[in-house]
Amino acid sequence: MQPHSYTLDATFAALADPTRRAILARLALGDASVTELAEPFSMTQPAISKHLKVLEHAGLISRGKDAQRRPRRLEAKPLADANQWLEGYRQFWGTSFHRLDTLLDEMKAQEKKR
Amino acid sequence: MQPHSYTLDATFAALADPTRRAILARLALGDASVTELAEPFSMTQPAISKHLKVLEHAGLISRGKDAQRRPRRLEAKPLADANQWLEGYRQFWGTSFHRLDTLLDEMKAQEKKR
DNA sequence: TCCGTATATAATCAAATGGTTATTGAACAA
DNA sequence: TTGTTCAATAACCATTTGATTATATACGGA
Repeated sequence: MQPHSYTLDATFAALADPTRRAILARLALGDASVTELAEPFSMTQPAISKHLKVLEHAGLISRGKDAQRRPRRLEAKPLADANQWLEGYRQFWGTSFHRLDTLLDEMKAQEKKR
Repeated sequence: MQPHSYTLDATFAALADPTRRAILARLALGDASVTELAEPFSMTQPAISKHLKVLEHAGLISRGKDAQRRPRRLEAKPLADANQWLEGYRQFWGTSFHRLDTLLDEMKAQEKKR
């Protein structure tokens, strides 16, 4: 099933802000509390909470529970949906080589691990 | 070189609107004039022109010249940049199989062509 | 119970967004 | 030159967005 437009709207809108992309990048390294997420920015905690709400509304993060903390976790499903939408345009930037390259890089990386 | 944040902002913001995504989908089929692009929508021509300005600002389309017409053309480079940004998160939705699948599908398609 | 820490919510505000109508401008055709 | 068509621009408006400060709520510790 194709992801429906509604979610894509929210996803792309969420991704359009550099603060929110930075938050996602941070969460890619592991779950983090609001305070931790706010730390790198010259912005108040409520501002960050608002950004988190936008990300959560887009399904890009989820909220955990640990004492007073509400650690956020990256949820990549909407990113996969966005990617799937982009797939439809792959032909426009010549794809197969790139994908083969990535694949080979990955195989090399796997090789190294063993 | 990584695409810089400025362009990604504009790209994702442009993609967040369903009208604009529909316009891109239409342009994927071939260049089209403003009037042609406006036709499927219950929206005035100036509204569409505004959307086109947003898309052009993000580098997603370019403007041609044919008599009074100003046909728009899809420019996929920013989509490639967006895709590259997403690449950084592939690991979060389990990637290699999908990529292998796509690759295999493509090989089959090539096969069929011959 | 009372205090401190972590987070959320409310009220407010300026700027950006997405639409409208009305008008202008540019290119062709008669 | 005059009219017609296509597109852009201006002026306007309501809503949304992204930030602020101030306040409330929830939890754990002394």
